[in-house]
Amino acid sequence: MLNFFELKLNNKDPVYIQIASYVKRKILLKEVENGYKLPSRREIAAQLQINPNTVQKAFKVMEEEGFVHTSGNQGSIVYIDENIFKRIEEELTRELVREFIHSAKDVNLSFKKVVELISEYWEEN
Amino acid sequence: MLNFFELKLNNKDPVYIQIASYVKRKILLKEVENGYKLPSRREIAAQLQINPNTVQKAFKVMEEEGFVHTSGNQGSIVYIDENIFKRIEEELTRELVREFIHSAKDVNLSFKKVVELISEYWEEN
DNA sequence: TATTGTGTATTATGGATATAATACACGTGA
DNA sequence: TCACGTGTATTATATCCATAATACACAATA
Repeated sequence: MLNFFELKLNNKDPVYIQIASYVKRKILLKEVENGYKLPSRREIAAQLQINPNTVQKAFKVMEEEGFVHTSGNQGSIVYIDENIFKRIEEELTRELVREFIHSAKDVNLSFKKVVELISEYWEEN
Repeated sequence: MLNFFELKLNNKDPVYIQIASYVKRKILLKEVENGYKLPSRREIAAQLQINPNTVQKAFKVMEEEGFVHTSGNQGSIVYIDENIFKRIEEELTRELVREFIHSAKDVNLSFKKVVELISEYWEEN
């Protein structure tokens, strides 16, 4: 299930990117499956209290990335096959970890120190 | 020592932020210490092949964050005291780890899985 | 049939970022 | 002295992001 009320927007990344990422997370968590019918652009905009044009931009990138299909004015449908799922998984887990490792090494954190820090902060919030 | 040639700019974050972050990393690594004289705005701009105005913007935030002091046209000096060092350390390590944990939890990664992934990718590059 | 909601498109405005081209006052050094 | 590099400031342009206000064709539905 998608519930855009639970999506807390940050002021760092473009909003349309955050929307696409949210849907990807839900796909990875299998809370959204193949054939899922997405709310309309205007509905999502109302829930997030943003402009419909921004939502439309999110749909544009999701269509370009292949996991959302739209035809006519019949709304948009989530499409997932094995390749797309793996690509999303790659982006949301392996890529995330790799970028973190890169940043950690930038400030000379050792593997040991990193695991210590993660252990220390994992439970808080 | 600062060597802006080694700073590879990404196209995600604002350039002036990346410059300030680079100097902070060098401070944290103790490669730059209190009293270090920074290259001129124009010199850094030439090395990074960017506009001097962008470098000036980086100096503005570094001065506002308190670890760079400038007087007249005598160039800029790095200033570090205990508080500033701790603030930089907080930002570049703890904050980094906390944000990573937040993202990992967003996609339901367990502590165990995270440590596994980091172990798997730590050595590569 | 007529209204409503849909996806889509266009135009305009504003802020943030980055570049470009200057300009000016000030110290230093040849 | 005087040219040079310095920090600083200003104006203009361009792109990206987000908003605002419309407009239009189409499908479903009351």
